[in-house]
Amino acid sequence: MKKYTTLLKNSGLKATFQRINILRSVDIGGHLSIDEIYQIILDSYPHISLATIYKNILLMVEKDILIEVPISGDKSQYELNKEKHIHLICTKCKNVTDIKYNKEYKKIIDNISNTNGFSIYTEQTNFYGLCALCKV
Amino acid sequence: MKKYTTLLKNSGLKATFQRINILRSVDIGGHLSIDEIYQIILDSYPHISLATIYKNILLMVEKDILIEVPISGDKSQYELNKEKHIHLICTKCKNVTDIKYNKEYKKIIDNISNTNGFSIYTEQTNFYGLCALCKV
DNA sequence: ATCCTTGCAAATGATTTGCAAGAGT
DNA sequence: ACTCTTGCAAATCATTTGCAAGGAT
Repeated sequence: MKKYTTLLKNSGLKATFQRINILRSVDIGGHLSIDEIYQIILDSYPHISLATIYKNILLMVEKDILIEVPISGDKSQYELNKEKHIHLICTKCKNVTDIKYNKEYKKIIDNISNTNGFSIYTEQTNFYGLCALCKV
Repeated sequence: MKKYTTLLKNSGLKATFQRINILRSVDIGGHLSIDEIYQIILDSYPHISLATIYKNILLMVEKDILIEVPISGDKSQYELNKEKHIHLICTKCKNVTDIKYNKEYKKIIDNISNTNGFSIYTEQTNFYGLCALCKV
């Protein structure tokens, strides 16, 4: 997939099979833990090492290609750094859904930034609860 | 301190010296990691075991006495379950500041809950950036 | 050809567990 | 007295590291 290659090269990273596959998994999965990424890549490439996944995820988070989403009571998940959104995390089925920001939300962020002398670099909003399916 | 004792007893937990000290440390410190709590209690009670801290924090999170605040790229911190707030996390000095919710923010939460069939149990909003002191 | 990246295995670090002794009610 | 909790040490699990071989540009 050309787009992952470009993404990597733009950050000065070589486009290896392993890295492209990490990005593809995360892109398709939406939000995945390190172990989930490892299991997915194992299917198509049984030779991959877990250490390689760790090294690359750390590297790509550093390069702002990936975002770490730490989750209360669970392992961190990783997602592509696309447009900002709110996470709805179902505490029962563990599924994570994205909700796009609306204008009011953006306004609140700006507001906090201005009134506290705090320069916001990024933000993460996570709502924990039960999704529509698990509620029944 | 009587208030920690009551808090524990109300959740069916015995008010041990260790638990009361965990609560007191977190109350004073605001947001602390497991290791920070351990170090603080060691001062007044050099006999305490790290395993005891782990067991009790897990237990108190389960009982909703404490809240786990997972932090991107760092260890989780723990805080007392008081009123909800937004965290401003300085990525340089690692300091965490609380901001009280305003009405607009509450409205947004309700709104999302209603429009997505998602029952929000709790939410965590973390803004990462540079605090006023580190900005200079 | 060069430098970066991988895979392995070992090292480290964090968290959990089992159990006998001790503390809270 | 009874039961829950603690502290220790060992076990487990997660993450990182060093290094020789292989891959990307």
